[in-house]
Amino acid sequence: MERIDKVKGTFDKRMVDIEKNPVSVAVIRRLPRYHRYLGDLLREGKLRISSAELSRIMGVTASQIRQDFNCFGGFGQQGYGYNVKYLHSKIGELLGMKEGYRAVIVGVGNLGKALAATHMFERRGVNVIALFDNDERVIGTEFNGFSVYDVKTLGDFCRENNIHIGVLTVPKESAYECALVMADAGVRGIWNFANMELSLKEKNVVVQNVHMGDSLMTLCFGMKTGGEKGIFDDQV
Amino acid sequence: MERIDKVKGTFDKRMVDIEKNPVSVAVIRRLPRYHRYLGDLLREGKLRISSAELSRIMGVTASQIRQDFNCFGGFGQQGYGYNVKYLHSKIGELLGMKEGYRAVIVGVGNLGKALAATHMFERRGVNVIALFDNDERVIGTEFNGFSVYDVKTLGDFCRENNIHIGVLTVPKESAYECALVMADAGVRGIWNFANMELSLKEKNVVVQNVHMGDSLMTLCFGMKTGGEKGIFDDQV
DNA sequence: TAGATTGTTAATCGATTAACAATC
DNA sequence: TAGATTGTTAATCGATTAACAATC
Repeated sequence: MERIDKVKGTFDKRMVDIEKNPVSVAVIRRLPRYHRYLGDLLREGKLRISSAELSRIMGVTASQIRQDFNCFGGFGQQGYGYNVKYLHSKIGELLGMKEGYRAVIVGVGNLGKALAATHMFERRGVNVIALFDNDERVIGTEFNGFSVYDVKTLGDFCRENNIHIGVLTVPKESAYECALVMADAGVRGIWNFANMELSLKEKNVVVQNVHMGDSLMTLCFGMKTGGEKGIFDDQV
Repeated sequence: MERIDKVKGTFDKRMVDIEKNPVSVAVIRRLPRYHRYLGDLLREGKLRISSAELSRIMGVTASQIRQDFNCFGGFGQQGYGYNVKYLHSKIGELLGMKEGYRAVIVGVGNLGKALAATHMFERRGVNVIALFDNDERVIGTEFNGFSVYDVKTLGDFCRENNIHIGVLTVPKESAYECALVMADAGVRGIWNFANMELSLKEKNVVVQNVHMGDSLMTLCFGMKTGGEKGIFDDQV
């Protein structure tokens, strides 16, 4: 194909795919779901899987699976299929699971605690380092093995501890301020649960705004219209 | 246009749009976001808005806004724009905010508590009626004004209290069982936070599976690739 | 009326699916 | 080798954008 022919001998195919063929957001959004299913298969002891079989399990077309995996270079082998362990590992790598990102959770309310109590972060290779709050009653305490620090020290802490990710479970009103402090302290990604849309594009910080309420509304829409649209399975 | 001409005089345009023109999932997914922004505008005292102005605020094209709103019939007025209050209300209606849905939260861990403590439900017209758990230590207590009941009574409670929505914040292992009990007790929608994909299509129950971890992974992907894909703002 | 802005069609763009040649 | 299944192109489908006529 033209694009590939042009550069043959200069880069290998994978480089071309990653560098020249910007992978669409649609594909990226599907990666975590592939990763989950492959993890399940791995735990079941499955060694190899074909796009056809995975397609039956996941309810997507085999064509889409092959196209998606091919965006990042050949993960499979003709006549054999995909090696479950290898594919799982490769997708995890693409998703940054092996970057060793370090995170803090800002806001030790019920949601902050809920997040701190799960294995969600460690399972995805993200290390939670500390929690922050502005309430005198929780500052200095521990939750689930994590120390709770004064939010006033957030910036310094992030700088000194090389924090990459800030998880915002603070009220709407203080979200932007906390985000700015972290951005200026070198944090590169914000996972924002405050019910507002944060943007830190100008600081080159990636933001993932989470709107639980939108999911609830989508559920209600589905119920109201009798669910004939099928399941609206959301990310997050 | 052909489709409309065919039925002119039989149905009015809105009916045609709703009945014959199945609205795409892409549009439905955008409705909660429109609703949020319109709510903000309403609170700011804004009376009318044009698709052009809303487009600047929300960062989508005016064309898309007009197309989206038109799926459900004419919400605007030529030469004037859209009445903020009316549009907000209409979209809320589409999303089922006025159905008076009644919900229970199953699983009173940190996440269950976090959800019960927010105003998320009441703000969207959903009434939380009770909480359920299997832990003797919390059964019989109150949280945030809600009684915590024994999960063994979940089915009967849903039947007797006409519950429409079940919120699942239980561990993976018990999610399916709880969902089945509720489905058989007349619950029509499940908001599932257990980290697995639930399907109750055969029972005609709508499910919204929430995968927080997927959102975290998307954030990490964005960070790893330098964020040049822009913000992956997720639903939920 | 003139200006503004929607509603709606047509054009474009991108994503999904189908088909099949390459190859293990 | 024959069979299986990917990688990859081409065809289809759907969603987004552009343009403009309708109309307030």
